[in-house]
Parts: sequence; C-alpha cells; structure tokens
Amino acid sequence: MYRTHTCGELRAEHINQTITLSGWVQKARNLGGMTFVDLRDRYGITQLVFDMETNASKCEEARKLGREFVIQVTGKVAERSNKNSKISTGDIEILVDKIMLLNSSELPPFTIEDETDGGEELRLKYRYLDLRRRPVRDNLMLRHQMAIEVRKYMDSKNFIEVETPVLIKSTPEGARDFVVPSRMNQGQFYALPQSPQVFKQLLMVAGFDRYFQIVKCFRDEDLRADRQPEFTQIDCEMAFVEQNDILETFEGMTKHLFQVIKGVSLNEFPRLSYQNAMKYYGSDKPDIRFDMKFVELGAEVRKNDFKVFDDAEYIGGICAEGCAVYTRKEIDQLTDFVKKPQIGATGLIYIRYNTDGTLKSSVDKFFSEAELKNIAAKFDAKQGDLILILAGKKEKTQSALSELRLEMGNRLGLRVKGVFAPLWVVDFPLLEWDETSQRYYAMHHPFTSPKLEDLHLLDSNPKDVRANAYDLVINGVEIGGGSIRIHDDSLQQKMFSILGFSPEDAEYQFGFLMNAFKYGAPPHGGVAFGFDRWVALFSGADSIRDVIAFPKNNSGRDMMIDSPSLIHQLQLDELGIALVPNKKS
RNA sequence: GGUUUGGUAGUUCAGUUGGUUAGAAUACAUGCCUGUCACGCAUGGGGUCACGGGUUCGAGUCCCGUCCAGACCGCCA
Repeated sequence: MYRTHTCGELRAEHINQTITLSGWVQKARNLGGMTFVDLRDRYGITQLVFDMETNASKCEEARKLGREFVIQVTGKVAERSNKNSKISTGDIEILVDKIMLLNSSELPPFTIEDETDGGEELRLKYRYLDLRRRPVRDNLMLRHQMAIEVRKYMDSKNFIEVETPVLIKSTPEGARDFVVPSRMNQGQFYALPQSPQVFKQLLMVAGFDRYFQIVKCFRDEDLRADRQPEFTQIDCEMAFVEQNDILETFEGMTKHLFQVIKGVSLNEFPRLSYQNAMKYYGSDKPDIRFDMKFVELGAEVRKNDFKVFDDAEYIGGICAEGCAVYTRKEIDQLTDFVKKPQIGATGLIYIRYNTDGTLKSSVDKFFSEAELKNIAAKFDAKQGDLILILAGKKEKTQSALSELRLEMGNRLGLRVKGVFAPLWVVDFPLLEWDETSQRYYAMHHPFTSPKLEDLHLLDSNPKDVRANAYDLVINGVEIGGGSIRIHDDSLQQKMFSILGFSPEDAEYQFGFLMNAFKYGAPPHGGVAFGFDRWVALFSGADSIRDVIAFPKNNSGRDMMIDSPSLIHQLQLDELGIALVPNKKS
C-alpha cells in the first residue's frame, strides 16, 4: 500500500497514529541536526521530520532528497512544537521511520511553487510540471466543480446530455473549419464542428425537447487571450419555447453557478437592445460594472467653424468623474491611446470642468465658456470632471470611444475583479453587409429566425431586420449567445437565398436540415456558453489558457507535444494527399 | 496579413552616449548549523548576450534581415 492518507488530511486528531504517505518532495530544509521535508500531493503539504539524534541514518537519507523526488514514508503523526497556521496540516508533522524512494527527478526548469519563477513559454512546454502548482491545479478543480454544477442544474430541469459527432461536414459560413482527410473516401474531407449547431436542432426535430452538452468545438482562426482553436461550450437547445423562456432558463443556470460556486446572489439581469448597447457603450458586449455612458452631441456643436465637429458623422463623448485634475501629460497619454492604429481615432478633445467652476478645453478657440458649460450640462458633468470627446465616422468613433471608456474604467479602478455585472443584449440585427464580398452575412448564424414584426422588411430592407438573437455578457465578456431558430423549411430556404446560396448550394450543404424540417420540426431555440471564458471569469484568470489543462500558444502550437507536426509520406500517400511546396521552403 | 513589446546564467531580470574581465536575485552544488516552514551563514560552479549580416578601432548596446514568444487589429456565422 502506497499510502494510508493524503498529504492534505492529517490533523491534530491523528496524533500518535502510524501512517503512510506518498508524494513529491517540495522542499528539504536541512538544519544540520535535523531535516524537514515538505511532502506534496494534490491535496496539500505535510511536513516530515528527520532527527539526527534519534535516527541518524534516516536523516542522512533525507538530506539526499532533491526537488520533485517521489517518495513514500511511514511514520508516526506528532504534534508540532512550532505550529504553522498557514497550511491546513500545520499542527502536525510526521516522525519518519521508513522512507522509500519511488522515483528520483531531474531538477525542474522552474520552481514548482505558488509563485513560480518560470515564464509563460517554459510553463507551457513543461505543462505537466506547471499543473503540479497549486494555482493552476485550483483552476482545474474549479472547472470540474462548474461542470458538475452545470450538469446538476440541467438535469434538474429535465435536460439530457447527448453526444454529437466530431467528424462532420465542412460549411463555408462562419469561421474556418479544421478539416480531416478521409482515407476511405479519397479526396473528401470531414470537418471538425465549430459548434454542434445542426445536430442539436435535429435533436429537437427528434423530440428530445431539452438537450445540452459540454462539448469541444473547433475554429481555425487566430488565437487571443480568450480564444483557443479548440475550446469548450455548454451547448443547449429547447423546443416549444420563446425567447423569454430561454433567457429565464439560462439566467437561472447562471444564477445557480454564481450562488453555488462564488456565493454571489445576482439580481435580475438587465436586458439591453443591441441598438442601445451601441448607443450608450459603443459595444455589443458592454462592461456595465461602471456607468460612464456615451453622450451624443448634435447640431449645438456644429456651428462654430470647428471642422472636426462640422464634418463628423458622429460626435460623442464620456464624462470621467473627478478627472479634471489630469495633467497635460495624462491627457496626451489618452490621446496617444485613442490614436493607436488598433483604436484608430484621429484625435481627442477634452473639456476640463475645474473645481473652481471654470472650464478649460482643447477647443477654447471655437467655443465660449458658456457654450462649453452647455456641453458639460449634456454630460451631467460636475465640477472636477473631465469630458472626453471623439468625432468621426459613426461606427469607428463609437468603437474607439468604447475602448476609451474601458481604459478610463481601468484607470479609475472601476473594473474590479470579484464584482459581477451580467446583462442580456437582445434584438441583434439578423444580417450584416460585407463590403468586400458585396453580400449579406448572418450576424449570428444562418439558422437564426427574424423577428416576426420585422419579417416584412426581409426583401425591402434586410439590414433593418432584427433577429430573435441574444448574448449573455458579464463584465464586458461575451459569455454566451443564442437564438430562436427557423423551423420552417421555406423560411430557411429564403434565408439561404438572402445569404447568397444558390438553391443547389443550399441543398448540397444543408439539404439534410431542410429535409428534416419537412417532418414536423417543433419551434425551438437555444444558447451556447463559452465554458473556458466562464471559468476564467470565476477564477480571475487573465487568459483562458490558465483554465485549460493543455492549451495552445499564440500561434496555435502545443508547446509540450510540439504539434502540429509533419506527417510521414506513407500517411500522405494513404490519404491521397500531395503537398505543394510552401513559400518558406 | 498588420501594429506593438520583448529574446542576456537553469529561471526572472538589470546592463548608463558604443569602451577594460557582462551583473543581481533566485535556483543549483559543497561546508557549517537541532524547530525550520521564503530557514540562516559561508564558499563555489554556471553565459553561443536568439540567429545571420552590416556600421565601427571597438557592438549585449546602433542599423537591416530571419526566427521565437507575448498583447492587440484584421479574422473569430
């Protein structure tokens, strides 16, 4: 028997018991006459004691132990003379009688401690060592707990988990597919699912009126801190429901997770239309932990021969409370921030509402103090506030102002970890126009239903048609999204035609779905949550990499197993694949 | 594809206007130490300054290119 207990469970009540532990040597502290060894496993750390006076040979053995050696010890639990309140086993220690070396270890490339000295790259390369560290392990434990609670909640609401296939069919809509060549059908390819979308809809046709799945999805797009090529969704679908039924069901799931995992009780989630989200926050995923809503300026600022305003399609700003004290240097920093190519504004206009009631702005040449005061009133600015204004093309300016708002939120410490502000963003547009390809794309996906009351616009004015689509946003992170689907084959066919599919293309790619809809498809809709993002939100991690056991790096590489990699010519031959030389070689 | 930051000891980093033998901390090794728990003290080993080219009397430092890594934009129905 390798162990009678774990390294995290022995307490004062075990004193005088003879026990056996196995684990990794975290650290040996050799004091000459005696040696202390911290023995670590998944559950905690227990201190082992070796005394030169009572057992010199064991003490000599203990001195030879290196970091991460795997040992098994048997001994008696004893009360410590110096207790350590920082660890749960800090009241006791083990007087070791027998020690067995189960395996030695090379010196790890970074220290296996809560505060490691290792950098990101090294830790990914040696992920199995990184996972020995408590903070990383805790994230995976949290992930496990959240998955358990999702399943508990969904089960309690009569949802059943059904597995859907991973080798499916490529479709040109949406993200790039990862494709898998078929050996038995040469020249043909499977695709890995970007989501189980069509399968869950087919499950609704099949009568499983409440489905969910915690499922891997794949998208061959560039990575970010919150984007991995393979990621996990909580994928859900319900039949015989309207939008409100879905929002309530999954608001319930969200509240359950917050309650059980974080001990946080949430109030009813606000619902904000896409239109208002853009108007007040310039973003379809606003962080509403803080207010600082946009104020749009109109004709009243366009008559002073100030060309920046006069020529602008959109003029809008935010009011940063208490920031009138910002120095010229700080405002220059903000100007540089909005002028970064990633943000793309051409300049920044400020109005300082000084504490003495005077106003100072970067446009004093064009606006009198009274006019500035009027503008300040529009912002509900108080003395001591700083108004920041951007002007230009509407979409670009709103998005730049949104970034500026978040930056100010950061500077003012308004985006506090541990504070959670969820909301539903609803009434997304059904379609968006793409200039490059001169066609409409589905904003959500091609199976999303238009709002009944907007249906008449579908031919005349497609871009104004709103969809039964919604996102759950928490702290400015898109945690999930979904829609009420089309369940009528003629409407689905019409959608495909608006999206530029020829009837033949639509039949080739989605014929099975439209065919299924001919056999009594119930009204249905659903939602999918980004599980990794959710765990990251709960753990406070900056990147979803921190909550994934074996993540990929920025370039989509697994640094540990070093994939992707070349495959043998024999494998290529079997698949009937010939590689063309790429530009690098 | 683009913007940007970085690459120096096992690791995390510093390195001044381009100037002698490239430093610190930590880790590691050895010795001393009987209550440590970030143990302490002493000593020691450890460097292809990412790679290639250029400027220069002289390059870790300046210039060009390549590679690698991070953040972001594009992209992500």
